Amino acid sequence: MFSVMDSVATNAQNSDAHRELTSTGRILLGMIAEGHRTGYAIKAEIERSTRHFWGASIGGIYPGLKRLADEGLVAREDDPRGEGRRHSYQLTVSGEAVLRDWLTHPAEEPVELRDEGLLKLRFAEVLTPDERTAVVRRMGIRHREQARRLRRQLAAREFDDSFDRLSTEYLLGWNEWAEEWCDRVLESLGTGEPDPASGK
Amino acid sequence: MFSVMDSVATNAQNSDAHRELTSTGRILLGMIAEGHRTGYAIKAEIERSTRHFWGASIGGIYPGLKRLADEGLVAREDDPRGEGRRHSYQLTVSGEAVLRDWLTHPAEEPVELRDEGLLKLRFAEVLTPDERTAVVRRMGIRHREQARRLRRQLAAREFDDSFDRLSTEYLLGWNEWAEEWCDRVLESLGTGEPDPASGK
DNA sequence: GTTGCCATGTAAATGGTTACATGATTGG
DNA sequence: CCAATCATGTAACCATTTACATGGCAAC
Repeated sequence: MFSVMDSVATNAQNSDAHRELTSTGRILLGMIAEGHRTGYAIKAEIERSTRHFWGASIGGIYPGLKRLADEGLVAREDDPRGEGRRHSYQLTVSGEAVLRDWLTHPAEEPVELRDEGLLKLRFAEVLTPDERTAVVRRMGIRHREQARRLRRQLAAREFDDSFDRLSTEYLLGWNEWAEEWCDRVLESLGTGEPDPASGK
Repeated sequence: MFSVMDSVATNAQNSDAHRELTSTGRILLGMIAEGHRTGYAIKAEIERSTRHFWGASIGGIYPGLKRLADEGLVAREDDPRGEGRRHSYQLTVSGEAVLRDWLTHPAEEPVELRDEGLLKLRFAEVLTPDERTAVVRRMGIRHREQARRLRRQLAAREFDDSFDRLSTEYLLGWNEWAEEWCDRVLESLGTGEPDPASGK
């Protein structure tokens, strides 16, 4: 956690600097703040933890790290492992300020679910009744499988901090809710009225 | 007036042709199948309907439409409005096949929530207890406001079809669930154990 | 006669992914 | 010694966004 002094300095700055960050930049800053020190480690952490609500690929991480270093938000240190090169990153004071700035400002970007299954559901009208049912069934199955994976992960206790765990619990809860939602829709599609909402 | 080369791509029925589509291409195909005939109308429909789970911007729609026409998946017809040019699109037989192909194949792309609030929650550990609470509170407020908007839309608007309505109902349900989830988290942050993992 | 909506498009820039390329260390 | 993993980076490509540019039509 940051000190009170940092907080005061940030308020004094009154800054919108976080708007210049790309989403990859934000994740990088957060991950470095948590203590993940190399590009490789950050990539692994993203795969373990944030992939389901925001991903980043390795080809974007190294240039992203370089950019943050050029902007003075992170400090890069050579940290060779034997003969193998390795760089260790940590936040600078201004990097901490920008991260805090982002975290404490209200979100502006609209949420985009990016759920292909939901997009298919949106267009399911063009399909036959059987195919429509299959779209919903598959959507439910995906959520069930995802929920199972997340439950396992939560049981294994592999978490850096309580908010890491909390965001995974959110993911699990959402998948469980969605699975039930799909079940309910399947019932209403199966029984009697195949077209519940339209008055056709 | 319709240049339709169906015979070639009708082969593509049992194929993976839908994988060559971009996500914008998929939405375009779906929208045209529903009867939205101009780029402008499709844009408006995306804003009204799919924006929250998959967006597309006007600068990508016209080139996308052109590309689909070049690939023979849609047929373009001149449909002038007085002196003003206008193009009307409809699916070709192969366009229908590719759309159906996509809709009936299991989803491969992983879901990415793209929820900035959730990303902030993930990194909230670096903040003070008060600021952490504020992150969750703001997240809940956003979901509440979104739910209110969607409720209004469901009450007031005409929907093209029942799956249009259904996907909006999904969105509403998710927002309601998330709002409640945030409320529960706020309670657990407020009372007793603000931070079970670190020795606060 | 001007505002606002309908309508279409292009160009530049951004941001990201995939594939390529390299090489060291660790463990079986 | 071989495979997996750790580790870093670049280059080509791609999709998408933003800004620009144009113009007709309708209504007030």
